[in-house]
Amino acid sequence: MLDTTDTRALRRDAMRDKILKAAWRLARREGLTGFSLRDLAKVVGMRAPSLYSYFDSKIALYDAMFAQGNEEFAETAGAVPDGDFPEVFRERAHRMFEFGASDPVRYQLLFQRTIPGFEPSPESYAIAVRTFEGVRARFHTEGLDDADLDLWTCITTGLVSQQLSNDPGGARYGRLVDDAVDMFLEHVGYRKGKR
Amino acid sequence: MLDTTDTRALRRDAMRDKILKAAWRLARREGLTGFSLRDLAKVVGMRAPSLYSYFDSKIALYDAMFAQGNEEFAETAGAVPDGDFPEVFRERAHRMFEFGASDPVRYQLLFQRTIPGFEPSPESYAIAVRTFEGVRARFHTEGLDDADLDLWTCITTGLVSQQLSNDPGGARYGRLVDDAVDMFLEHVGYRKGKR
DNA sequence: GTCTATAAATGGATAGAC
DNA sequence: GTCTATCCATTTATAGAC
Repeated sequence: MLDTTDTRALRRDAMRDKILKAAWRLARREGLTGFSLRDLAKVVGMRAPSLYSYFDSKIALYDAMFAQGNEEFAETAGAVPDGDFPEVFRERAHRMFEFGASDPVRYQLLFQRTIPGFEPSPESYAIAVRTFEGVRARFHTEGLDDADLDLWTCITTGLVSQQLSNDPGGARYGRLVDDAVDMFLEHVGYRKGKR
Repeated sequence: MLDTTDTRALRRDAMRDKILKAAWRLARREGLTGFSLRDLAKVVGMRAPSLYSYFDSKIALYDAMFAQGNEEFAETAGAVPDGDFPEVFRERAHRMFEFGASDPVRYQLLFQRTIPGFEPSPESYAIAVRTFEGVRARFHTEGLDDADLDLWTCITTGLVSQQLSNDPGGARYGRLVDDAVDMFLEHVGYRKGKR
């Protein structure tokens, strides 16, 4: 048997990826629910029905976007070099803020419940859970508990969501990230530069 | 001239209010963008075209809901009796959290930018601004600045949005409100019970 | 102010030929 | 896998009778 199977699978994956990229582009321009499958098909040089060879439904498309966005988020979080807790999490906060503020639609899909009828599949959601559990483990080794972690996520997501709601494209809340991190670190028992 | 004008205006206002109430009910059940004007009309015992006697468009309906929601928010915030800063803002935080957590759809409409094509009218937005300026004035008299205020709103909205995203209907983040308030007060120079 | 009728468009999705 | 054709539902909104 020749490797036609592999070749086809590769071509298929490539097309899937092309469709996903186009979907993100459209979503950013028209809103997450503001583009149609017809629009999407046209952008990739297809007719709408052909999309169904790659995604079972529009919801399935959203699910693939959700998974992809979470993989990007995992990379962003995982790319922070290890080190002392304050430095690591200050850097994480900055990257989280940039991750969210730079792509409102992605943030909306990943961190807000706003598309009627969409709920991530268990497989896609598992990616998000895995990332969260990584952060959680780091908190625990530092002697911090789940309540501390929840408070931390409230601060970081609060900065992002206020930025997107009240000053999209601006820098109003980005300037507060360091101050917010200080506030959190002080609260859980760190002082600048030392435990 | 008889008072038929007043009577008619009253009836009209009453019907507008009935429609708005029905719209909120539908939005909570089907999602903010998940209900149609047909559905809405049916619920109030009308046909869809008749709604246009009360609202120029669906966007206008959203705008009226936005205004109404902000009036409710102004009441919630304004109902906190005056007193020392820590007590007042602890109570405000709790009410804000309850306000948001108890009605996800209202929170979405008021505090997130999620409906493609909808932007509040200047008149409706003015209600939100007025409330914000009230809080702002209180911060200033306390010697706190706009950056402190922005940080404060990040904390309170962060608690709400995490609650809605990760534990809708639950109490996971509500338990953190007091802790978050302590954290903020400490950060801006208060200690429990004394300046 | 409410209705019927209908516009005019758009949506997601399927059938079946090729 | 991609197409044409089409279904079928739905949308917001308008025209015009009553």
